[in-house]
Amino acid sequence: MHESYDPAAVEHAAQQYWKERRAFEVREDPARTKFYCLSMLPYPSGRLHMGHVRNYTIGDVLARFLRMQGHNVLQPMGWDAFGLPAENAATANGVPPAKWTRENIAHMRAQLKSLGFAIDWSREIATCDPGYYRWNQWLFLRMLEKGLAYRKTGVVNWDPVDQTVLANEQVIEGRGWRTGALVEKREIPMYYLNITRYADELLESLDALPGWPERVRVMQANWIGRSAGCEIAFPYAPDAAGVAGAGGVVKVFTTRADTLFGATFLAVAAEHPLALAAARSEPRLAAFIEECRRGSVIEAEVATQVKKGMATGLHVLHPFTGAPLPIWVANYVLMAYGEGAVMGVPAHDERDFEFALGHELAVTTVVRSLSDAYIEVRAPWIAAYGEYGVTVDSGEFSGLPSRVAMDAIATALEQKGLGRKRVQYRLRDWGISRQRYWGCPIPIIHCSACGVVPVPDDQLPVRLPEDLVPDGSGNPLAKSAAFYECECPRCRGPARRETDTMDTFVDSSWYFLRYACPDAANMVDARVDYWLPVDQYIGGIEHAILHLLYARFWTKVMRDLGLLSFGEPFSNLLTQGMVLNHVYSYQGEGGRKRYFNPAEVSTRRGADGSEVNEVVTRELGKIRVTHEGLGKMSKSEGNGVDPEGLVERFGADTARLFIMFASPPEQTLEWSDEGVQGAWRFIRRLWTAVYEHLLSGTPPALEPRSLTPGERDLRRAAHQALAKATDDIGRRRNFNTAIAAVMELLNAVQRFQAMTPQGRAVRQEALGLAVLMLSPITPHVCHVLWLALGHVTAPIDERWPVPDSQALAQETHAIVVQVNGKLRGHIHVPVSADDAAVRAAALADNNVRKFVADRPVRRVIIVPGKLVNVVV
RNA sequence: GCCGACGUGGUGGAAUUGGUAGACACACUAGCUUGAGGGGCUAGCGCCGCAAGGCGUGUCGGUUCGAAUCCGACCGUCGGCACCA
Repeated sequence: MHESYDPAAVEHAAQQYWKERRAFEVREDPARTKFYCLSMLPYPSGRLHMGHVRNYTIGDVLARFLRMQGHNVLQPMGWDAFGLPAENAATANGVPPAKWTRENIAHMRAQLKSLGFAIDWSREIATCDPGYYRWNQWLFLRMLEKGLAYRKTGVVNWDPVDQTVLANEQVIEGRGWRTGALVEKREIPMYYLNITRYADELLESLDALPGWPERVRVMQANWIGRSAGCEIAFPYAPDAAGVAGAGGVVKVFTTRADTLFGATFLAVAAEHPLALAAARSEPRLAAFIEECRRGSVIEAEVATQVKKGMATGLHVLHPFTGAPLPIWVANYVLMAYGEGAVMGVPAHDERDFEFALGHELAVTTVVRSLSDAYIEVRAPWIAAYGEYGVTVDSGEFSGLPSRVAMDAIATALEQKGLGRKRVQYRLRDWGISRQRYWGCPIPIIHCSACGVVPVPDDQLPVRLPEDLVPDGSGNPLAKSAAFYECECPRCRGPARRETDTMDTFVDSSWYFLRYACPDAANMVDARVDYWLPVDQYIGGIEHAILHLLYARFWTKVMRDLGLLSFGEPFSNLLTQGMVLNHVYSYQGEGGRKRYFNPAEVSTRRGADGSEVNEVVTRELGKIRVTHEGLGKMSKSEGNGVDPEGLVERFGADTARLFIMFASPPEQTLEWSDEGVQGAWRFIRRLWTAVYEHLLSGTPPALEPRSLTPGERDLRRAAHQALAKATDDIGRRRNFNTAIAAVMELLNAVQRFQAMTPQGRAVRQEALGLAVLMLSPITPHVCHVLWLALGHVTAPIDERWPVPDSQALAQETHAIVVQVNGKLRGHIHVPVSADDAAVRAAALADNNVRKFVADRPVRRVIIVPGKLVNVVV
């Protein structure tokens, strides 16, 4: 063992050891309990970022810890290799996406290996490989057969200049990112997966996932958004019948049927058939609908825009009173939700209220609060009353509690044939068609004679050509005759292949199954039954809804097709927080804002004590930059930290230790160069401690019965640290406090001076435990140190130690004494002392007597082993 | 706008079941050691106060013997919102 710590040499030695033994390649072994430890697969963007390092370090610590606890641990890795960035890079550089993607994979794989993750690389998957995506196509065809996949029109962002569909990300403030043209909505035919058929099960089985964070389950439940309510049909008034045909109705969905008598208007979406019908004879309305058609489809923008509307001049009739209600077209009504129309009840709905105020529509109160502090909603109106109460001015339904009124009105509507109780979900079916090149082709053929024809199974996979280079306008597949020209499988006539590809969320909805059997002849095989479900899934909180919901849905579909025996893919979920860094910018006069990496910024205190941040630049010399606070590490804000440089300077162990120590995994992590230094310093301190310990030679065997009090104290500290680290990693997943416990132990070892044979034996044990406890976190240096301490088995093959209860035992312990809840002293009592003895000792304490003085003691509260509170 | 989370020293964070607020680090200060480049060691370090003591977990209020923790209102920051992954 060298005197000084050389991370490059240490990491090479450890990685070589694991590689030679293929230490992390695993097989199904029914005799051992399996543990499937899965981190979300990365998009191969080119280089690892710190978010990846954090994600995979968390997974690796758990994988190594559980392996040491005797589990058969699978930790695989793969690549979410289809997607938009590859096309953008291709357009910019003229390189085919396939080449760019595969080069990125090669580089990032090497980066992952340099970090020493215990991955079974023999199971690696890339979703852009035909051997993988053919099963996307295969399952899509099965879903088509079951009616779970279907074709209908959907709305997309359309760039009128490039004649291209834009992703939401490509819409910047309502304009196309490349052309700057105002984005329009456009309806095109697309394929949808019928996820709403599973809405109830997706919602209910959230309760069967106790290993998921509460917040994720709540977010998913709200996303699915089950609401029980009532569908109400408003018959056309003669004017509407004249335009749209006699006998028609406008259907709405509401969860507040009890407010039906407060409806003063009807609002329909701009795309609603009645709006379109009315617009045919009304140019101003047509212009308004055209205006609504501009703008993006992004819901956050729709929800925050000014509520605009225009009257159609047409009316519907109230189902009970027969009163005519005006029909408005409103931009806040979504065609995709419910019936694309809502009844406007300004007195009892916030959005309707706002709309009514802006357009001078009537407000009619029909619900009163049951409480005394009842305020009637009336002019000048302040706000809508959205709570439940009791109905008023509602004809035969007046005077009923809201819930009773809902039932009564729904029943009455049903008898009239103008409504029914119904459940509505916020969740919409999953549109998977993308008008893009770098994705999995949808296996469909369009034939002028036979119509839409699925590609037969024996023609799968429909291979994506890998040599095309997109130019930014439209989908190159649609311009490639070699791809789209084909023969109709039914009539053998000339036909056109579908050129849309699948949403990349399809790729990531089942990859975790394929890791179990990467070479299976079918989509999955029996090995899935051994490894799945995933025991621990780890990934960014930003995936809390979409990816996780789609993967759950896909799993249930496969189960119902008889391919799987379980319905939930991930038993335990850990959602890691993001990695943030400081953002510094400089804005010269009239110039563009320029960002500087925090590593370039030097900070000092100005004359007034405020923070002064400066950067030395080539062109401008020393300039003052603005600290904008913390932001996600990103290219655009120039605040990224490259893991590769970090590993070169400090080694993988320092990077891993800092990331795990800086904050608990679910919280955001703030980057700190000083923190990295601290991690580096700690590893060197550990190294030196082991080195100096070994200078005195091999200690004798430990004899626990013949230790001095000081030796017993160190031994207790070591086993307490072990107990804490075991619980923190194994149960709480709080790695930062586990590391703190080992740091405390090392501090105790360094304070411990005894060089007696038993003193050295205790130190040998304490250092050994520290090294084993850290070995999942900093595996390389611990591998070398453990062997240096004289052990023959590598840490990865050691069993995680169990705290010795003898070592933990104490004769006395300290108890806190409070007077009226304020800390006034400590007492030391035997562990065996009963409450009466503890009480007596507390009251006898000098400081306690001083604060009690001559006041009578009203109560004494004793928390065994912890605290005494004297109430006077 | 809607849904979810978070807010504790100069900084990252700890306090696991309502029971000692600030573990462990970073930064800083002083001293020692000099191998003066991101070296090592020791001590101090929430705020006010000479002290006794008082105050203190975003703000205001509540429950409790006892609240960072539970409840209500408010303020601020962050994540998601269906075609970024």
